[in-house]
Amino acid sequence: MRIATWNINGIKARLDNLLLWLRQTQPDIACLQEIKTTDSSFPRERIEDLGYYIETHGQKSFNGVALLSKMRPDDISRGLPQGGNTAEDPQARFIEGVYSLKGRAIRVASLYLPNGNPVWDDSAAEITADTAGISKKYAYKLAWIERLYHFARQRLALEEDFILAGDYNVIPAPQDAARPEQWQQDALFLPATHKGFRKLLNLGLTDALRAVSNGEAYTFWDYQAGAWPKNNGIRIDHMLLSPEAADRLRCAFVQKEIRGWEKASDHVPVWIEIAE
DNA sequence: ATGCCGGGTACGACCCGA
Repeated sequence: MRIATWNINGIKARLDNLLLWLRQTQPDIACLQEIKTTDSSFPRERIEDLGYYIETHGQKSFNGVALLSKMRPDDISRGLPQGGNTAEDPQARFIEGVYSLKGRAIRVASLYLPNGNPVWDDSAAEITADTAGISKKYAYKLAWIERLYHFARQRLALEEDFILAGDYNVIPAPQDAARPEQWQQDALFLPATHKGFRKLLNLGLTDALRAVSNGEAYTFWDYQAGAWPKNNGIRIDHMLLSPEAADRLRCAFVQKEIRGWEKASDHVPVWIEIAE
C-alpha cells in the first residue's frame, strides 16, 4: 500500500499537476495540504474520475487539508482536538481518516502545522518564562505541536497502524537544510520548535524518510531567490509512523523531480510503501 | 533583502507563505 503526502499550494492552481501525479504515482491514500479552498469549492469531479474518494477540511483562501483514497474511508474526523479547550480552531489544518486494510484498521492523518513566522513581533503573546516576547503566530505553532503531541499519544495507545503525514514546517536537523545557518533564528528551526518535534518523536513515532536513508531529502524549495536551481532546499514534509506501521515500512521516497514541473508547487510529494 | 515568487481575493493592491 502506497501512502503519500503533498503540500500542493492551491488545489485550483495545481489540479492538472495533481491529476498527472495521481496517474503516475498511483497512491492508495494521498494527504494534501494547502488546498486553499472551501469544501464546497473543491474540484472533485476529475479526481473522482480517477477512482478516488475525497474528504476535505477546507476554508476560504488559506490552509485546508484533504484525504484522497482508493478505498472508502470507514470514518473521518476534522480538526485537531483542543485538549480541554472547547474553542474551535479557526484554521483548517487537520483531517484524519480510518481505512480497512485486510481486516486491520489503518489511521492516516493529513496535517498542516503552522509556520510560526515571524517569531518576534509587536503582537507579543502572553508573557511566561518560556514565551516572553514571542509573536502570537509562533505561540500558536508551539501550542499546535503540543496539541498534536496529546493527540498522537492517545492514538498510539490504540496500538494500530497510524500515520501522521504532512507539512510540519519543522526542519528536524542541520542536515535537513542546504544552508542551515540561514534558519538559526527561524520558526522552522528554533530550539523550542525542535523540542516540540522531539517530544512528538519520543512517543515512539518513526520518521519514515530517516528510517530508510541518511541522505539529502529536501521537500521544499522557495519560489524566490533561485532556491530551486541552487538546490537551496529544506526537509519539512514528514511521515511519522506508529511502531505497528513502522514494522511494515518497505520504502520511503521524495519525488524531487516534481519541483521542476511547469507551474510546480514549492513542495514536492513524499511517499511510503507499507506491506499489506 | 521584513519580501526576490507565486496563490488567493477580486480587479488594485494586499495578505500570506517559509
